[in-house]
Amino acid sequence: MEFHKLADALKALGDPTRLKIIALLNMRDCCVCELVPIFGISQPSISKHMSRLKNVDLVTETRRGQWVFYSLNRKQLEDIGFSLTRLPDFSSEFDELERQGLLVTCE
Amino acid sequence: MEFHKLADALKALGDPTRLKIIALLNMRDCCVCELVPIFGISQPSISKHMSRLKNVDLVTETRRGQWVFYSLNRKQLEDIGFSLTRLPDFSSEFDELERQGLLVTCE
DNA sequence: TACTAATATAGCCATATAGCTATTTCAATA
DNA sequence: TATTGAAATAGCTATATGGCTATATTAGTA
Repeated sequence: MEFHKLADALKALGDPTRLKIIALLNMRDCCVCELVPIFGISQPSISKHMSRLKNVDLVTETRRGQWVFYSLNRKQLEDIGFSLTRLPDFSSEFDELERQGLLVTCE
Repeated sequence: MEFHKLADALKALGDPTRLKIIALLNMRDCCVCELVPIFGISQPSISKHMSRLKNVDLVTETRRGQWVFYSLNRKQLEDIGFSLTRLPDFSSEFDELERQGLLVTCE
């Protein structure tokens, strides 16, 4: 996954409410009106959280009748975990440091 | 990993500067004064980022002479990735919803 | 068509955060 | 001991964020 996408996705996951939403969606699709009583926060707050999760492709939405059901995008969650085990190669940064004589070498 | 620890760790990773620091430490231990020219931000800013990473056990520090070298805690990074594949079971929340007659069931 | 219910959007407020400069702490050394 | 250099801490500012209420939008139904 592209570096900045990964950072954005991790930031989206790094909020207790959103992380718990992800854990709940891992068990069962949910609509906003179910999440409201679970978290005890307002409906617009839940909507905003869903919007952030949607923006980083962690959830998808499907309208069913008057409800919008959100589903976990397991592929994306896996990709995030995988990306953490395959971090980008920034060795050029150290080459640059060396060229500038800024590499610190102890003894 | 405990749920709130996981959220805190993800939040720490969800910043482009800190995520890149983690990627750099994955290649080689670094001291603060090496990171300063790489990012082009002030020394105290780098120190603060290291402090946040230390607080969630993603890095450890070792003083070598006048420098403090930071190392990636690979175990913790792996634990985070693994935790994303083993999210906590919140089924009791759905049981509670059902008791309150708030579960939404479409057809 | 009018009404109801679910969700999204707009906009406000308090807090958190990521940057900065100035200063302090701490280890190495002249 | 005095000095130097690396890193940490304190405190400031601007921006982002997570909550809220009010309102708009959209789908289903009387």
